[in-house]
Amino acid sequence: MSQAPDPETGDRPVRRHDPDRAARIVEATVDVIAEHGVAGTTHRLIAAAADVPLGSLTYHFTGLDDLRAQAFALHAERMAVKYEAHFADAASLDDVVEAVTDLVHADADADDRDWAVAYELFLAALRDPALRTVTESWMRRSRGVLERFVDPTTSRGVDALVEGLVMHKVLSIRPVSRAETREIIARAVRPTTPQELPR
Amino acid sequence: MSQAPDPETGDRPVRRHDPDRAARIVEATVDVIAEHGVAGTTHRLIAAAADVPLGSLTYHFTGLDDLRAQAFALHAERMAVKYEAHFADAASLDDVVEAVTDLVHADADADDRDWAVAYELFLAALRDPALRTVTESWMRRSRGVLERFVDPTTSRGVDALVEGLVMHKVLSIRPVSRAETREIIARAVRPTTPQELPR
Amino acid sequence: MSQAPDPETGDRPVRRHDPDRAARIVEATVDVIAEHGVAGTTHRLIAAAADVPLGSLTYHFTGLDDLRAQAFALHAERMAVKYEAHFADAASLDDVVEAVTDLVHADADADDRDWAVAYELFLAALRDPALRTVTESWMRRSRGVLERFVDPTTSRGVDALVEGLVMHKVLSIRPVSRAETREIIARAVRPTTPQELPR
Amino acid sequence: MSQAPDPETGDRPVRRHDPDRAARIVEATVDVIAEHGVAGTTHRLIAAAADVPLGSLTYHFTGLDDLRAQAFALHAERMAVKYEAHFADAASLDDVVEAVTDLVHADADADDRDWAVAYELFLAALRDPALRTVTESWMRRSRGVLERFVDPTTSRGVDALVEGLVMHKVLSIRPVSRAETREIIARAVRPTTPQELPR
DNA sequence: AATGAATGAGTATTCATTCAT
DNA sequence: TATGAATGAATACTCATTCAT
Repeated sequence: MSQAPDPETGDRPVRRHDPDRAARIVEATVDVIAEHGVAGTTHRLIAAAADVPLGSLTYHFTGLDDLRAQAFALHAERMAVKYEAHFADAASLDDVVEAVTDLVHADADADDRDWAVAYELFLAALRDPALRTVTESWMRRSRGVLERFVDPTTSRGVDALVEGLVMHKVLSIRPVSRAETREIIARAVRPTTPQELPR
Repeated sequence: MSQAPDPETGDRPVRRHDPDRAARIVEATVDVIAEHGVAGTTHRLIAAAADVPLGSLTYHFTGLDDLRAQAFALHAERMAVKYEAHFADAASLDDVVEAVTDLVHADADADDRDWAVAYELFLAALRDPALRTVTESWMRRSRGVLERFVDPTTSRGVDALVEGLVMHKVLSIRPVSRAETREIIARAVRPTTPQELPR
Repeated sequence: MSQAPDPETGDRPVRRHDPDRAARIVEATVDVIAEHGVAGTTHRLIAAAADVPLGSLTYHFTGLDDLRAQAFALHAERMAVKYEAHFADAASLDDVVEAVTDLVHADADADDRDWAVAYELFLAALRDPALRTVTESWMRRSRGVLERFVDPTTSRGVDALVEGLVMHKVLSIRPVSRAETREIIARAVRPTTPQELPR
Repeated sequence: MSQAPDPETGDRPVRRHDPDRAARIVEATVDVIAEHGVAGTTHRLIAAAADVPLGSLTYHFTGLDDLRAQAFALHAERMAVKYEAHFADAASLDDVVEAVTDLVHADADADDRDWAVAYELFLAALRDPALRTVTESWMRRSRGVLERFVDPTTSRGVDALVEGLVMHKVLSIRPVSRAETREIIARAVRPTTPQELPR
C-alpha cells in the first residue's frame, strides 16, 4: 500500500519512503539466526533476507550486536506471547499438564525453529550479560503464567523442565514418546507432598 | 634429555619431537570453546592456547570441524565420567536428590565453565547431526546412572531437569536458592504415583 | 576534483569513488597471467598490479576463478580483434600469406606476451570446460577471417598451423627464419589440389 | 621380486631396500601432472601416487622443480619413442599422411592424457628456459623422423601442424572429422611446388 | 639411510564497518 | 536521507621444505 511501485517507470520500486523498514530488518535477523545460527549471521545475509541494501543496516542500527539484541528481544517477546496464549484456556491442572506437553511436542505454535533461536539466545546470554535482561524477563513471564496454577517453586521447576525436555527431544536420534513426556510433566506439576519421598 | 632447551639462551626450545601434541591441542580446544564459544574458536586462539605453531593444527587435524568434534567428544566423555563418579556412593533416594542438587549447584566437579561447553555442544549438535552421536551417548550414560535408582521415565525427566535448572541458574541475574533446587529435584525423583494428581 | 589528493601530505589519495575499477582489475589480471602464468596468479599480485586493496578483488568478483575467466575472455576478444584488423587490407592470397607470416613473427601487434597468455588459456581450457566457450568463439572468429580467402578446411589448417608455429618459434633456442615460416604457410594456404599428392 | 614382503611378520612390507624408488617417483610425478596439472602438483600428491613416504621425495630429489624437470624429461623421451615407432613401417608419403593423422586422432599410442602433459611441458618451458633443452631435443627428434620422408622445411611445418591440430581437436566442443584432418595434413606433407601459388 | 612430524610463509576468501556520493 | 562501493583486518587452510629421530 504505502510502498506502491513508482507509477512513472513501473519497474523496480526503489522503495523510497519505507517506514518500518527497521522493523522488517529485525524480523529478517530472527530468520537468519534461525537458519544460520548467531555465528553465521552476517550483514549480507540479513540484508538479502530483508531485501534492503547493505548500507541500510548500519544506517538504522549501530552494528551487528545491536541488531542481534533487538532480534532476540523480538523473539523472546513473541515466544512469551505464544506461551501465555497457550495457557489462556487452561482451567485444571490436567489442562496445564496437557498444555505443557503440547509445548514440548511442538503442537503449540512454537516449533523447532523457534526453539533453535531460543537456545541461540540462551547461549549468547551466557557470554553477554546485557542479553540477560531479555532472558530474565522472558523467564519471569513464563513462570508468571504457570503461577496461576501452581506454587512458585513448582513453576520454576516446570519451566526448567520444559527447556530440558525440548533439548532432549530435539537432540534425540529416536523420537521421544508424548506419553512419556506427559508423565514426566505430570509429576512436576503435582503439588508439593514432601513427606512422600521414601528412603 | 637430548632435546633439552638451549641452556645458553633459554628462549624458544624449538620443541621438535612432541608426542601427544595432538591430544594437547584437543584439550586446548576445549579451553578455547569454554572461554570464547564455538563462534569465537579460531585456529589462532587454539594454537596459542596449546603453545604450538599454527600449521600444527591442520597437520594433525583435517580442519576446524574435526578439531571441534574431537574437543566435544573429549568434553562429553569427561562430563560423563564426573557424573558417574558423583553417584558412586549414593545409596538412598535422598542421596540421589542430594547428588543431583550438587550437580546443579556446581558443588560437584562440574562448574559453570564445563556447562558452558556443554551448551555449546548442544547448540552445535542442533545444527550438525554428526555431533548427535556424542550428545546421544552422553545422555544415555547419564540416564544409565540414574536408572540404578529410579525408573527410566523418571531418569529421563531428572536428566532434562538438570539441564534446564543449570541453564536457569546460570542465566539468572539473582541467585537461585539451593533449597528451592533441592525441592524441585526431590519431586522429580519421587516414585510414580499418578493417581495423586488432583483436579 | 572533489576527491583530489590531499595537497598537504600528498601520500595515499585514498581513492574513494573509482569507477571502472572492476575493468582495471581484469586488465591487471591479464598482465599478471602474462608475467607469472596462471599458476603464479594470486590475489595479491593482481591487487598490486591494479593498485587496489586486496578486498576489492573479492568485492567485485566472486573469486579467482571468476577473475581468470574474465581476464581470458578479455584477452581472447582483443586477440580476435587484432587478428581481424590484421587481415582487413588483404586482397590476394599473397597478402594472406604475408599477413599470417607477420602474425607468427610478431610483426603484427600480437607479441610473445600475448601468445603466452593465449597458451595459458588453452591449457586452462583443457582442464576447465567452462573456458571452452572462450576458446571456441575465438577460434571460430579466426577461421571466419581466413574463410574470406580460403575454404573452411584450409582455414582450420592454417589456424592450427599458426598456433603450432608460434609455439615452435617461442620455444626454439635458435631463431626460426621468417622465409621458412613463409614457405610453410604458403603451402598451407594454397588451394586444394588433392590429386597432386605423389606416391 | 627384490621387494618381497618381510618373511618374519608378513604384514606391511616396510619396503626396505627399494631400488628404483627414485624412478617410480618420477613416473608418479608424470601421472600427477597429467591429472592435476603442474599447478596442482604437490609433494603430497606425488608421494601418495608413488606410495612412498613424504620425506622420500626430498631425500631423492632436491625439490619440486627437480622432480618436475625429470618428469618432463621422461615424458618427452617416451613421446619421442612412440613417435619414432609410429613411423617405423611407413614407406610412402601416403603412409606418412596416415601416420600423422593417427597421431592427431589418438589412434596412435599417445592419448589426450599424454598431450595434456606435453602442453604442460610447453607452457612450463615458456617460463623456464632450463626446460627448453627437453622441448628442443624432443622437437628435433620428431623432425628427424619426418625428414626421412620430406624436406626439413616441410618437416617443421608438419610438426607444428600436429601440435596445433591436436590442440584444436582437444579444445573443440564438436568433434573434428578425421577426413578433414587427413586432408589438411596431406597438403602439408605434399612436396614443395612454390610456383603453384595463385594470385 | 630413511622418515614423518613439524613449521612458517603464503594462499583465497569473508566481512563488519566506513564514507563519498 | 540513503546507499553501495570500498577496505583492511581477520579467517581457514595449504604446502615446500627442514630435521630430529
